[in-house]
Amino acid sequence: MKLDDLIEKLESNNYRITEQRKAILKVLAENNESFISVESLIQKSKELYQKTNISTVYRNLEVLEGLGLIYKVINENSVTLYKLICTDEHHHHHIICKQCGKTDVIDFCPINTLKQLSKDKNFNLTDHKLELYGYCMKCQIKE
Amino acid sequence: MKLDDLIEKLESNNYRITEQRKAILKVLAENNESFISVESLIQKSKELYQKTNISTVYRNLEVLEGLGLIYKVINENSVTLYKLICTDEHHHHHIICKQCGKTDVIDFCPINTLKQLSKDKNFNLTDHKLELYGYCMKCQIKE
DNA sequence: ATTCATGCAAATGTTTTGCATGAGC
DNA sequence: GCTCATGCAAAACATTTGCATGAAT
Repeated sequence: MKLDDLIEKLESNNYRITEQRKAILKVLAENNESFISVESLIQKSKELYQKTNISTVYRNLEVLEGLGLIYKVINENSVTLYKLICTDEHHHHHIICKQCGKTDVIDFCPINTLKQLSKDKNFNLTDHKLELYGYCMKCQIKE
Repeated sequence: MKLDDLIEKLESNNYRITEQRKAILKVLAENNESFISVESLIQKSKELYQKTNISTVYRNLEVLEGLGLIYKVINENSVTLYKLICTDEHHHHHIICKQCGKTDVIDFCPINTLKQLSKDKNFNLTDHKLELYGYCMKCQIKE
């Protein structure tokens, strides 16, 4: 999703477009080939617009989550990572590089099997998480 | 995994068997049909042995993780959940009730597909996470 | 007796919140 | 001008750590 589309989306939901908000969105949009940690998001947003405050970043992430515009994952070290959702996306999963965070789309989901298995266990399936972790080509070479 | 086996496992790794440790292990062993939050684990361990301290629980969870005896998941609300691994278990995934935490084993994994897909993306796959969330039969009825 | 495990309290890190101020519409 | 978004500082949590004491072997 491009920056302009994001801004439009927020405007159409009656959110005001502030410099801080633009900085945060720009960082997210420009880093969308990877999940980004809250920490880097804060740092990079500050680089773009110095006044940007931590609370503001958190509050904006909340807004984006509320609008369903962002993915959130928590990795094995309890670090929270975010990534914008592209509007034209269909359901899919991700492979995430453990070294650099680079992300790729895994265009596969065994959802029908999962539904059937849940049903067999008398569970009503509402959500599922399929995340792959490994090393991207660059990080394989580096090591 | 039964309590006695756990204790034996710890002993054979030169860990001392304290009352606190026994309480923590007992809670984990007795709640092994579900993932349990750190919060309940602390509370229930205290019920069994009043002196059990929060730090002790965390330190013991660390030990269990180190020995590969426990699963750790972090749910969508950033709550950390644990569950003992049964010794005779083969690789599998879980379905977790969002209401009560009840867990069942999903004896299915599309690992070969995932490996191939990762390879296609030039990623070296090292870990994967497949978690299902929903409502167990009891919680479906309650609501 | 030795050494490891624990309790306590303080520190750390992350996220949230209340309130006054300032910016967007 | 009105209202929402922000900054700041404090609070709220979850987790970790240093150190002295006590328990397990």
